[in-house]
Amino acid sequence: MPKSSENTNYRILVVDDESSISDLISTSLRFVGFEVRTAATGSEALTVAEEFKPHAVVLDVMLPDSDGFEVCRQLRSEGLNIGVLFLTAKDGMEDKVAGLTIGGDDYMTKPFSLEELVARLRALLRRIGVAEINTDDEKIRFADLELNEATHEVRRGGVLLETSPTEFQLLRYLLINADRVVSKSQILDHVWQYDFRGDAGIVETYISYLRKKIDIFDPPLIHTVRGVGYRLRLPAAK
Amino acid sequence: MPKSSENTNYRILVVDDESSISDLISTSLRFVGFEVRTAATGSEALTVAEEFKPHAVVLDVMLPDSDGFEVCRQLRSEGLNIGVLFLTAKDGMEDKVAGLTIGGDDYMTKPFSLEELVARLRALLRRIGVAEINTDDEKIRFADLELNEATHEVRRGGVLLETSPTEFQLLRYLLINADRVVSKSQILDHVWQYDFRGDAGIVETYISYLRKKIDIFDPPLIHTVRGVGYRLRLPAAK
DNA sequence: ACCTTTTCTCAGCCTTTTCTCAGGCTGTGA
DNA sequence: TCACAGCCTGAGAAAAGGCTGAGAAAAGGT
Repeated sequence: MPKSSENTNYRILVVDDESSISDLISTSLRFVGFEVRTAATGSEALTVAEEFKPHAVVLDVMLPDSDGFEVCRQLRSEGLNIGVLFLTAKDGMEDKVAGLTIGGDDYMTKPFSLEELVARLRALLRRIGVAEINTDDEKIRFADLELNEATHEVRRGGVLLETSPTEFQLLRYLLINADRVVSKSQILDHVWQYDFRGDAGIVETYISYLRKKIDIFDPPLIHTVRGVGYRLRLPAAK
Repeated sequence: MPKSSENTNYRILVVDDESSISDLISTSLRFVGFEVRTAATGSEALTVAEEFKPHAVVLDVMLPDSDGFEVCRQLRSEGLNIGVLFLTAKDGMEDKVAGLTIGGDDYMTKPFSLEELVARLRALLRRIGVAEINTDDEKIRFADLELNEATHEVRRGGVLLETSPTEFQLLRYLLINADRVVSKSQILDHVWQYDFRGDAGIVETYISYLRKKIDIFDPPLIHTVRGVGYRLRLPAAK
């Protein structure tokens, strides 16, 4: 079970008309400790929001009754200090809309990885000043390993290491779950885009890449738990 | 990340009858720390102003009931030391507006970039002497790079560099977010006019222009974070 | 009206990253 | 100890992302 405590008490409203997507998202968010409600339409979203008073909304821009921006506008006009994470299909072009990232809001194009969704949502909550507890400066640490979300830097013992986007996300996932074993399929579900249809073997490849970058130092931190998955740990904790 | 604290306690009244515009503006202003109220008509503006006592007003000249100048006149007649930032459609009325902006007032034509709106508003508050705290000399610095808002000058190591308006704004945005990664879409949302419908690829072009001007010096400051965005940093941080 | 500057699009080129695969290695249970 | 499933890793093809020059279109100045 991931460290739920830190996200507890944050209420997230997920608005999407495809139930498969909204189920996927809400399951993930609940799993990491958020309190979640869902809505399938714009009007339902407004109704639920009024009573649920969410801290943030995950909002599909394409809704059956109205578009996401209209919903956003109405939520805002009620004077709520609410963060919005838009979801947009990437059919053809980035149908980008002005001001999507102003006001601390953010958006992601489908398909996305669940790990990134959670990371963005946390960043959003931090920005709009709701997450007071989580004041640490956007850095995740384990042993002498440090991952900085704001600068996208990874350091081991102070030494800067280059990582590709996927390597970065994989490492973040391992760090968030430090000391716990995570399976290859868990990793695949969280780090890769949810429509990835390839083999879980790719995780092995990326673990190998990461090891070559961060575990050429001593002691090694990424440990294989045969038949189960991977675990970030210090040798002392053995 | 814009520091919110520094604008706190400044009250801004936004007057525009298009709710999409006034939402866009008020969200941006709230995010950078202003306290905001909105009004959709001239008479509403006067009512709200009386009670809200704003330090400055963002005022569309084209209002359903009266024009912006009339509203401005009435606000002034109440003896308030108030700054006005006019918004005008691009229809040739600009000259008329220019003539009417007395004192520390200012005007912008729609559509504008949100980053510029915030910059102009801050300058306005500074000019009319409301913003006493924020007396710092309108210069943003990073390493040996210096951007002067008042004179629109950019210097690297003391050397004056010519920049086009868009280059200037892009550089300002990078400077405000120095050391943090900003994505191409974030840049687009903040630096380009809010109705820009083109591709995010234009950001690459302008980054290229900027590099040719400021990064022919050593060390280079603009760094690409592949798959994520751009970041202003010193090599020392490496 | 003319010329200059600036904005924006586009395509070609190059680099990095992603992903697959196959052969070799290793830990574990019989 | 042997055999096998699970894991590691190098090689390399394919895809994605990013840079820049060229040039059309728009804006601005005189």
